[in-house]
Amino acid sequence: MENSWSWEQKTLVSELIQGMELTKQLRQNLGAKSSAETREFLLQKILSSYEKALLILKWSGPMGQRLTQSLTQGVTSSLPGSPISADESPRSDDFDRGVKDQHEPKDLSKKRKVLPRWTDLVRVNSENGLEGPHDDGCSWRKYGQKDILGAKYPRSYYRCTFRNTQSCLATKQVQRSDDDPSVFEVTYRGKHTCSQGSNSVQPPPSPEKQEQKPNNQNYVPQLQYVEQVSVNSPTNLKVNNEDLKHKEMMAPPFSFHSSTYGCATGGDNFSALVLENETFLGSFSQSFLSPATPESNYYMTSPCRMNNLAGIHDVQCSKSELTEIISANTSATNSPIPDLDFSLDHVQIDTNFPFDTPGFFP
DNA sequence: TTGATTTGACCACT
DNA sequence: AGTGGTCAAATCAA
Repeated sequence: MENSWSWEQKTLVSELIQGMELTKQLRQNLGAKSSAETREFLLQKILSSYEKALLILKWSGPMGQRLTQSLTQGVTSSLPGSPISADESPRSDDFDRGVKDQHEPKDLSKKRKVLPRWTDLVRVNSENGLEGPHDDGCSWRKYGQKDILGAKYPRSYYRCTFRNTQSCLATKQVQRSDDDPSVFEVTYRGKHTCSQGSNSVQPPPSPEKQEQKPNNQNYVPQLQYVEQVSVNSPTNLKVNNEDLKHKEMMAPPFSFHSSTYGCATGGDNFSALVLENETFLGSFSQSFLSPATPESNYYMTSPCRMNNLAGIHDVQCSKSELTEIISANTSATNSPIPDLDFSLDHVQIDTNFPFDTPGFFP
């Protein structure tokens, strides 16, 4: 936790405050001649805010509180699916295993690696033969390929070329999407420790090689989050909401300026997700979206947030790594990432409310 | 010749 | 027992 409040706490407070503000608005509307739709809209937003706050409370709990448990119980009933379970890649259980492995190292000679598994998942759209701006800054060597049950396409396994020379244990898996063969799902595992982790530039592979060596731009060394990147979109940070709709439903649609809501390191713009489905955003706070740019529908979130969404607490969230992520993700295009500044300054805080009371937060 | 890829087999995990 | 992840020998390519 940095400063006095963690990201979760700040977000939780903002959600509660927002709920309060919306309630005030609703009260005013009740006295005025507002339409039933307006009231219903406000009511929906209030419920959404409190629902998100409850989710945060759950996610902010002890490590043992698995996201999957949260997702299948109580307040999440209206949010089907999970950013974790909705995807076939290992995540929270991997994380648990990784933590366990860290504390209980087993036979290192065994095939199943004992390195912590911080799973990242990046989807790269390589349509039109574009070489995905998928520079993760490290050279990869393929060490295996496997047909996966229920998947049309085999999964390829890569490890860092410098695995032996620099003991870089980073690995990644690449699998072509069943739904959209032009989309590759890249799951990163482990942390890059090689010196070239963020510097090397690989020559663009042939389109066919793209599957085997998805190239460039998505260096996500250890943070676990689910992200979908379309290389061809105006911004490479565009989210194909079709595939993520279930996941996104679980992702509280917060957007904020990272200086206010960034992860523990703060100060950097971490990543941006661009949603195409406006209806999805409709239920979100207007505080998070600029009404002046309805077609944009940008919202930003922090990988740390995604960490939590993926059932992982911000265990490893160094500033340098996050900076790398952002620089990698934003270097392909000069697409401006709207600065959706959302801060507590925008809302009134009842100074009497003991947010900082010990025990208020779990 | 050297490094990368392929692929069958082994092993861990559930 | 089924599945996924990794190993390592064989093969390929520069």
